[in-house]
Amino acid sequence: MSTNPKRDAFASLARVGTALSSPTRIEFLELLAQSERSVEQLAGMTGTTVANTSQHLQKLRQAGLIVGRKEGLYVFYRLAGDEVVEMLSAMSRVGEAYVAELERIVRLYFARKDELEPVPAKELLDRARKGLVTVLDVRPSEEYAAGHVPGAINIPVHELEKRIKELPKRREVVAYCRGPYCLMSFEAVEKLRKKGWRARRLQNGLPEWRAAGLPVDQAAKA
Amino acid sequence: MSTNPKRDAFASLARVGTALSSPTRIEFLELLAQSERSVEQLAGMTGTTVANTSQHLQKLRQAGLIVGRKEGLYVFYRLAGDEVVEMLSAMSRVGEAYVAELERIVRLYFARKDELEPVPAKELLDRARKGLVTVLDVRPSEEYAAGHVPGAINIPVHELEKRIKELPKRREVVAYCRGPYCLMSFEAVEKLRKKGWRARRLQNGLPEWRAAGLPVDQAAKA
DNA sequence: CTACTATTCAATCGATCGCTTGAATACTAG
DNA sequence: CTAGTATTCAAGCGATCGATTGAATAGTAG
Repeated sequence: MSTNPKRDAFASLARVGTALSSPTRIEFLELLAQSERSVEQLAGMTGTTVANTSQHLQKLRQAGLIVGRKEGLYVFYRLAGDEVVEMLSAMSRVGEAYVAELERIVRLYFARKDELEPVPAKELLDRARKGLVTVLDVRPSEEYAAGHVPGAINIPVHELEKRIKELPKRREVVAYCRGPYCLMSFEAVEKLRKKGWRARRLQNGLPEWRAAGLPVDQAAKA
Repeated sequence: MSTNPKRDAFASLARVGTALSSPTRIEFLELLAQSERSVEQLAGMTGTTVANTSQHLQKLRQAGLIVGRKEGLYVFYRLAGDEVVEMLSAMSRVGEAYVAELERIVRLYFARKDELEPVPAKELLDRARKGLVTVLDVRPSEEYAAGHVPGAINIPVHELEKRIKELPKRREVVAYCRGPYCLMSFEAVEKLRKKGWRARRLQNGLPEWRAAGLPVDQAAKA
């Protein structure tokens, strides 16, 4: 702690920046934005070793971005709050606007963002309330259980083909998943359209929806 | 470039995070959010060597956060866009909410934030338009010249004592400076109150004002 | 208690970071 | 052209980072 409060404040902010300086940690944050997870689960989902995962999680915790909760043998981590999602969104906006490489990746793989006519969150909320669309959550069921758009149906993307009949064909389907860099809803919309459904994507995923203050439903606890 | 677009996107975002992982670079960003500056100016203002400053600026440029413009011998850097200011604000919100140390610093040095009854930007705009307040910009004059709240008077904080007479005493004064971690407007409000003025602070500084889309005036170019 | 499991700790290694130093580059002034 | 200035480049240093490995620390189940 120096005698210069501005410097001290910037040093603290830089610690937050350091936490965001690793792709692996950003991936953990994206996952934790969906639902809380144990160290082992995160390790399995990202293909990193458990010890390494634990170290990353501790960096995130020290930076204040996540908090842990111990339950029996397991430690479940979750995001410290919605501000973290907003910060990641702000980073994405900067990146997509000014980082040539990211802009290229988005254009190549996520260009369909525009092509698939993404639905803004507020618009989806209105249309869903009026019963004009079927909202489809294509994330794994634990993530759906931890929070989803009210009235959304959960069909994980890999089960979509065999369960596609559960979706009424006359209404338009709006699919969503984890966020702007998650491909699951792109896949889902493609499959649906190929089978003759009218389908679009929600722009962004559930974490951004929640951070925007829109309503979220949760499965009752067991 | 891997075969996994999500990983690639996160790698790009991590580069942005890396750029934000140094207190010195954050300080440069705060300065560049006020007005464009040459390498030498930035070095002088922060007390770092020129070569070191140049290196930091190049990291920021590679991360897409700033852009340079060469004019004669000088290279003037500026922020790439307002999204960068929004990202820093988002980081600050996270830090102040969840980083104990930052929260402590803010409480210690900036606690007067609340005590000095900060004025929200929209409210200031309304009241200024109605002629109810005098808006005071206490930043250096180059920064004022590069952009300021319409109608604001510029008295750099170190000149305030001798020029305080320029401010009408019957109207309330609202002072602002560089941003949430800049102490100049705190100092100004204290001095004004001590001399009998009614004075408050604008919450945040000019960069945040501009990023919020509020009107900004500029001095005519020479 | 023992056996087992999830997580963390500790030591290590190569890579990168922040900074310094000194030289190279680019541009202006004369 | 030469002299001078702003900026960048390049090499070197200690410190930190990301990852691996293996052991230590909880906590559960029997």
